[in-house]
Amino acid sequence: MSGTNMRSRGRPRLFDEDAVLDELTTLFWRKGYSQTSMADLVDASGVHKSSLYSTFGTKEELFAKILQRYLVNRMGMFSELVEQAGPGIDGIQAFLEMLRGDLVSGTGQWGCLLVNSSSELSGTAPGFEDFGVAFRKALRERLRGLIRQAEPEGTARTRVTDQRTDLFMTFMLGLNLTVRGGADENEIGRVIDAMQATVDTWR
Amino acid sequence: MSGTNMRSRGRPRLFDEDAVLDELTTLFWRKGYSQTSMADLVDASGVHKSSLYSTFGTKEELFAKILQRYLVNRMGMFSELVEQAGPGIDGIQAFLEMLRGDLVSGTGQWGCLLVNSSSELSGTAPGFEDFGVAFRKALRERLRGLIRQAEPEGTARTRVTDQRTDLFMTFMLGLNLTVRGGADENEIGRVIDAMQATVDTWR
DNA sequence: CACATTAACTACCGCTCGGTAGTAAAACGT
DNA sequence: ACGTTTTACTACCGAGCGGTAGTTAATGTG
Repeated sequence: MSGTNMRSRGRPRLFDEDAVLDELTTLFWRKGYSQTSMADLVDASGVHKSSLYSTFGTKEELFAKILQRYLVNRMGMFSELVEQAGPGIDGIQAFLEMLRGDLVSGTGQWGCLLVNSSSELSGTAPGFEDFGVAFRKALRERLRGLIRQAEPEGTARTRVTDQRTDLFMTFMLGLNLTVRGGADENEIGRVIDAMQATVDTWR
Repeated sequence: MSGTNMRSRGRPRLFDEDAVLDELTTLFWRKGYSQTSMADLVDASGVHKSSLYSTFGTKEELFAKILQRYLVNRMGMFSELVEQAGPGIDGIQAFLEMLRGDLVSGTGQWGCLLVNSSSELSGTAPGFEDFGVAFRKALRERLRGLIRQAEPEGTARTRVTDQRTDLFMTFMLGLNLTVRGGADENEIGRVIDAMQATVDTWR
């Protein structure tokens, strides 16, 4: 990789590129792509408009970079969460318990940026659809891993595992929508309880 | 109700108000609120801009009317579907089977207008959030009815029924997102299969 | 046939949008 | 110190946005 060892032949940046991308990510996350104007991005970051353009390109290109970044970060966080949850059915339950905590406040209440964007831009901006597809595929793979390791050892019930994975995946998407739709803590709790009850029948 | 018997004292409309609202609904449905411009609405309906404004008010007011209309229509369709599905667990399975057919083509592939809008406008347009909440509440009630009647007669397992309702509700939201996210027929089919397998354990 | 009323249509408004040219200001290597 | 390179900043652009005033064309009522 270049970049870190690039000799700077000229004036250096006054802002931290990563920090600015983080700021802009939360803006897009909260308000959506089309509801976020360049002026909003300028205000939130403190970086002048032309600098944003010269650094990140057009709004579309910037958003693509942000989605890419988000995708990597999210999958990393997700893997950590799964590892932290531990093995077996209890691991799945622990994973759901962690979700419960995250979704009530902070960035959790905005749902998943990729899922939101995929829904918002579907049928208008064809280029971004691929991010959503890629994300769902990657998420599904990891979910399958989490569920597979909770099956009785030695068994190869591929069909059962796949179906549970699809159900769990769809559940997480629905939960995303519930949260972003403005559900309160009680409603979120109830929904997670319901899934935990279902997972309990998998023992 | 007035309206039908209103004596027209002046020039009558050249367009059918309901038909135009139907046209505009599909536009908002497919492209979302903010990606649909007044010019788009004019083009799609053939009605001049000023006529749209004098008839339906501003874009926000028009959209509110459309959401209201959609809410009523949808709940009606949903009730019909449930009735058509029949009683018992088999009724739930039949209901899911009908979903399978609807989601692949036509308006089904755009998901639910209310759910989409609730997600799109969350955190930017506070007024519209209520539609989403109201819709989820109404949908949940009817879903509960569908599931309640499939429980063994005489039992009053409120907790179980509620949890199954929440799971089913969340499943439908997730399915909505899957469809709108650009999933193909196979993926949709797999997801519905997964839910049907779960429902089968409820017998 | 006037007259009031309502709708259709044209032309236009101010504003915000995403995007850019052109200039001033720093850092570098030599 | 010098020239080069890169960034920061100001000012601005054309286009599209939602929304409206004002005029013309139909209709019903007397």
